[in-house]
Amino acid sequence: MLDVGNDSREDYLINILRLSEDGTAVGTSALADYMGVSPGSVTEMLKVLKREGYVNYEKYRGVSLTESGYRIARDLRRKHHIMERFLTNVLDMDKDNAHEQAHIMEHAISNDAAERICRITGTNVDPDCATCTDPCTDSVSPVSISISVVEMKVGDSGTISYLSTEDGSVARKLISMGFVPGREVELTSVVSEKGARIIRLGDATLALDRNMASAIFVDVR
Amino acid sequence: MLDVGNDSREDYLINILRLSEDGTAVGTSALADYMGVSPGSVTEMLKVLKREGYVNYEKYRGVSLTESGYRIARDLRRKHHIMERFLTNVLDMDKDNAHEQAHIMEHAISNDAAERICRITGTNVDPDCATCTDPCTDSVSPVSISISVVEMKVGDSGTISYLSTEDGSVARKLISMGFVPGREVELTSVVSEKGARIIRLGDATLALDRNMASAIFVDVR
DNA sequence: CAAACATATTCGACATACCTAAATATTGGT
DNA sequence: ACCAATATTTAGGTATGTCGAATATGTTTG
Repeated sequence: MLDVGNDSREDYLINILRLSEDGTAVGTSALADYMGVSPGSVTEMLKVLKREGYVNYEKYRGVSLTESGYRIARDLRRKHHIMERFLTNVLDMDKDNAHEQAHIMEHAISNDAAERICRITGTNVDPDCATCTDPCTDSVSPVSISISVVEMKVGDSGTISYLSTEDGSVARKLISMGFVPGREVELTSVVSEKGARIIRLGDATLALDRNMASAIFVDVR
Repeated sequence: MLDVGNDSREDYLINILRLSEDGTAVGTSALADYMGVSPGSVTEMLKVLKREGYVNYEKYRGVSLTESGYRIARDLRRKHHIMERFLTNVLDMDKDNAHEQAHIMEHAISNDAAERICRITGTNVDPDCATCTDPCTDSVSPVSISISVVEMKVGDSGTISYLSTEDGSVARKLISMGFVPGREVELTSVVSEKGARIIRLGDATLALDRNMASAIFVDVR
């Protein structure tokens, strides 16, 4: 990570990411326009960023992020989303304030702290934020009144709102079985408190062990 | 408030506050030592801070905070405490990381956002700021008429004003279930005095054991 | 009261991180 | 092979914050 106090460098990286979402190299003027600075400033900064290994840059050839630059930009974008989500959903700030705050805080908060916040706001299973574009709405599941399947009572039904687990393989397995946000589920029976949950998913009925079941969060009706 | 990017100025103010807790003016060298900079740098900065109205400063006579400087320093200190508490109690970070993060974030977060975080961290978790590196007397939230869910009568409803618990995991669980300040709750029934509370949270109805329920404070209508 | 000592200030210089505007260079298309 | 678009270089500016050394002031004490 860049040191504190390098907000401007970080802004360059995140904006290069935004403009190169389609994989093409970004032109100096496009970036200058986008950021509201002169092309000369951009060239200067690109030389610095190249020297520090964050971008691939050949003069007159445009710029793209290196692996390490991409990592930083992606983390920033993700932190922005997480903070925005947290500020609006948990702290109940209005959208404009939240966006502004998130923009400042994305540069200040550590990845670790952001991930912890993400976890308490209700995470999804998209660590790379691959689906995110800029309207900042899609990296984190909304905090809602979701409860885990293990907290549901027999007979309860609702809509899956997100999957939350430390273990990616659990999430993948669940997804492959059809447990994805938006699907209807009903808890039809519980073998025992520590045992399996019998769950109706659409037309199918499936048994999940407690661990798997605990990763599914549902908006109960 | 100072603009973003004035971390150093803000650090001066907070350190002047620390060194003048007893009301006496602070000497240039003392401040320089404390901050690890040269006396010359301090003098320079004091002139700036004076020009901007944040300190009373007469050359060779030491420095003290003006009303507006005090306000900023006090807010920063409070934000530091709130963040530190939030990072350790709610996010479960270790003390050292939390302190470091808090130091960075105190400059980035708005007063408003900090107050909102304070509300979800709880007011009486740590009244004398045991986790804080410097003592503070003003870190406790304003008193409100909030009562704990266990003190509510069946049928009462209101708005969650804050969560208060010694146990960070309880707060985390509550937050992830959607119990965050601002949400509407209604106590629909009580299993027994020592037993669970059945609570309506928005559209959902959830059972919480007495311990969890006792951590939720509500402004009852 | 006047040295001597502690403390504080000024000064010149430097580093970094930005930025601009205008002169110059390169590229790629027709 | 030229031209227009695009990019780079150059020269310079502002702001923040730092240091070290020379200088000035305040304070103590003989």
